[in-house]
Amino acid sequence: MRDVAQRAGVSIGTASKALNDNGRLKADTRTRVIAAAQELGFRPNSLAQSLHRTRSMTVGVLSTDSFGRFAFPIIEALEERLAEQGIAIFMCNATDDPEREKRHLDQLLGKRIDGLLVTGRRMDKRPPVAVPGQTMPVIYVFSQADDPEALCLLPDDYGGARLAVEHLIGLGRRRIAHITGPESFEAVTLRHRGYRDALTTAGLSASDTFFRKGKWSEAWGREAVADLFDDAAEMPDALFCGNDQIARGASDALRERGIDVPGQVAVVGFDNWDVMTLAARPPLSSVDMNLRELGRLAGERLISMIAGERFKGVERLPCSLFVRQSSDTNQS
Amino acid sequence: MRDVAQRAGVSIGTASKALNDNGRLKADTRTRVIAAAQELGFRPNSLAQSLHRTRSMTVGVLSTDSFGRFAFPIIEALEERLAEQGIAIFMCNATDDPEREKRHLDQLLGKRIDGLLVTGRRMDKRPPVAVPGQTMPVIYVFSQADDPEALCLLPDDYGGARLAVEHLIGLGRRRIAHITGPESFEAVTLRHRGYRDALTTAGLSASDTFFRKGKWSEAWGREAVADLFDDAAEMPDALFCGNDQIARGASDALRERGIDVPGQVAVVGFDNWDVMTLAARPPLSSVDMNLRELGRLAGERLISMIAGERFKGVERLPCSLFVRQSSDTNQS
DNA sequence: TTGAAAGCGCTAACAA
DNA sequence: TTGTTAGCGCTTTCAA
Repeated sequence: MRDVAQRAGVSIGTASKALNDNGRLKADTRTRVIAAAQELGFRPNSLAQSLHRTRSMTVGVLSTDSFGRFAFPIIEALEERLAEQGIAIFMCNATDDPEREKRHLDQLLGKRIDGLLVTGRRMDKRPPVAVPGQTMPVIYVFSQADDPEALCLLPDDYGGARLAVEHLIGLGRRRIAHITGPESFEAVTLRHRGYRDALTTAGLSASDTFFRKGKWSEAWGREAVADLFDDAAEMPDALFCGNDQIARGASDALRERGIDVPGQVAVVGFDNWDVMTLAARPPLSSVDMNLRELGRLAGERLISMIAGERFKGVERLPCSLFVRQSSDTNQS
Repeated sequence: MRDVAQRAGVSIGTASKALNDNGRLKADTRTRVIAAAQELGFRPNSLAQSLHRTRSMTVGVLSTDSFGRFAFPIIEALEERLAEQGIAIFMCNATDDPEREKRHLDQLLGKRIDGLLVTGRRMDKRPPVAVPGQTMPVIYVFSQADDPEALCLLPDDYGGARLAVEHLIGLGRRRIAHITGPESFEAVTLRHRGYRDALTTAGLSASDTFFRKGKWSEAWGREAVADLFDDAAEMPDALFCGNDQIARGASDALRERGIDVPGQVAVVGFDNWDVMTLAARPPLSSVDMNLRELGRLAGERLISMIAGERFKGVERLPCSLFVRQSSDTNQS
């Protein structure tokens, strides 16, 4: 900065004004300073800037499980949104270790982050992050804090499930089964509820004979199909699966039994994970949680909160249904 | 800091010495200051600290494609290693857009990062990142720069392929086919070379009749199996696949033809991606690129380079083979 | 063993 | 319209 001022033949304060576009300056002076900065390859030290301004232009992202498959689209979109405002993100991973989480938090606070985003799939609500002073914005994404004052951003699992099941009903299916993951996940409960409500709304019975909970794996999908179809008095004509791995396993198991998908049984998964949906035969319909949207919204909210706005409570973002051959009787 | 000094009844300089454990201080004074800091919940402003010290204790991670599946383990392990030294990482994603890359780089330089890590699967060597001054350490991981002075950390694709093929040879297989991805990837070339060298070393012919290149997908794996096995004069007794998706597709296709894996045909994949290897029937053997190791090594090197050491050239980390049922005739 | 003071690179209020 | 100056919060000589 000093060098730039000297080069341009102005005071150091003037140079600062010119480069930051504030204060009243003669256009000529301004351009002269900017030229000097250019020639010298001057790059303002944002550490020094942050010492003055109230903001560091950085936020922290704390992942509680490791950076899983679900975290990436969220973080990617978040980073994109924040980068538009010149905000950089610090990434930390605590792997569910409270000790590490605390160390990371200390480090982030030392770096004077302007806000914090906490993420990480969990089965239950997590204890809120202990930020001294209460003033720094904190957002939980794809994660819920046990604190009514906290802002939590989540996909609308319930609505996503209804979307899927209503689609199957629209296809004329009446015996729709639901195969899903471990009930310790809130998502399992919510999706199950969506499934049942969609059925009852349509005047269909939602008994538990067509409901199976287990693991999030292909093997479980295959197993559940065996259970539902082999020697069954009444066979389902559609499957709504809790995730795409289950759906893929189920779809494989059906094919191997000579049951046509979607002709005899339509299948819809959840997550819209291309690795599964596109590799399956036929390609799988699936509910998309719009994780990039979620990440972008988190960025949006964080920016507003840094600017002083307050948000609280649980906000759920709608899911979308992607229809592919596994539930499309016209294309099959 | 001022508050802490006041509270402890010492000068501000003394307080600093006490908290940073340098200078000669009476033990009593030191503990008094530390106590005061504790009570006041004092947290040093690392922005201010960095203004003095030469280091900001931050590094940048620039991803050129988006944060892909391969990037997670690398970045995770990197972050873990750097966190041990109290170094935080800024994550940026440029998605192969030079414009965005430049903006991110400017931002990072403004934040006075101590080092930079560039990552992102690419087919060809990328132009080196333009860092003015040449002094900041830069490492390319899972990515290669077109600059002999750059340090590039990569998995040993060639060695990994040899490992797999030698394993198959050890099983007594003699007609080993290689199904792989698009040849525009350097990894495809290297793995192919490893495959051929392993064969010729064992005195087997490495003709192109058993070589198929295509896509990185399950569908391609199935297709290639159809091509290799249906109406073939001579059928392979083993498949070495360029990635796990191909291997999975191939394995499915074999099963559907009633060909026993591993009895008649052994299958080995590449990536050791559990989503594929464990869901396949039988579970797939696969070559692991040790990406976490790679990330950790990158952290290690970055720390050394920040301390002044210099490294250059391409460094390749060994792969490991994970044997599962698809190539284990004892377990099958 | 401690305190005083200069300064890291920058901004912003106030004077000129 | 520009220059001067007092810090932002901390570290580190140098004196005391």
